Amino acid sequence: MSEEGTSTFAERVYHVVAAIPEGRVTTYGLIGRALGSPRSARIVGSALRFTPGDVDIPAHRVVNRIGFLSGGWHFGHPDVMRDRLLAEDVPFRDVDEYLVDINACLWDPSDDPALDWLAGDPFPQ
DNA sequence: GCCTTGACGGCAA
DNA sequence: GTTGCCGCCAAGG
Repeated sequence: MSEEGTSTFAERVYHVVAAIPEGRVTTYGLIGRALGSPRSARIVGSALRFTPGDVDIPAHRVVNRIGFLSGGWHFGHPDVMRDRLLAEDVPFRDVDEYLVDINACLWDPSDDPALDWLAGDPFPQ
């Protein structure tokens, strides 16, 4: 059963990322887990990499499992992503290393019941 | 239709 | 405790 009907795997990623509360960050692994594929962490990253300009999502709140701004250069420069996180009061473990203290602001998408439909259920529409 | 790449993660040495 | 390698799922060429 792969008739998600949505559009692409990336489409679900956008919904999860868009659900990230301000001042919080999440990891690719948690997002993949919320999609029912805990092994598809790389796919989540690839999805955001292919994110068209038409999609407006806070991708700067998505970091890898160590809290490093993996896609920092995708914003033109890591400093851009860092500045956005600092503006949201996101605690940094090493600002010079672009390391976010995920242990203090890590947000689990599975904690949001609104994303329960991503755990395997078909599109709510 | 097949092969390679990729914003990563987990396990082994 | 640190470094390296392999694995997984999806999309692009």
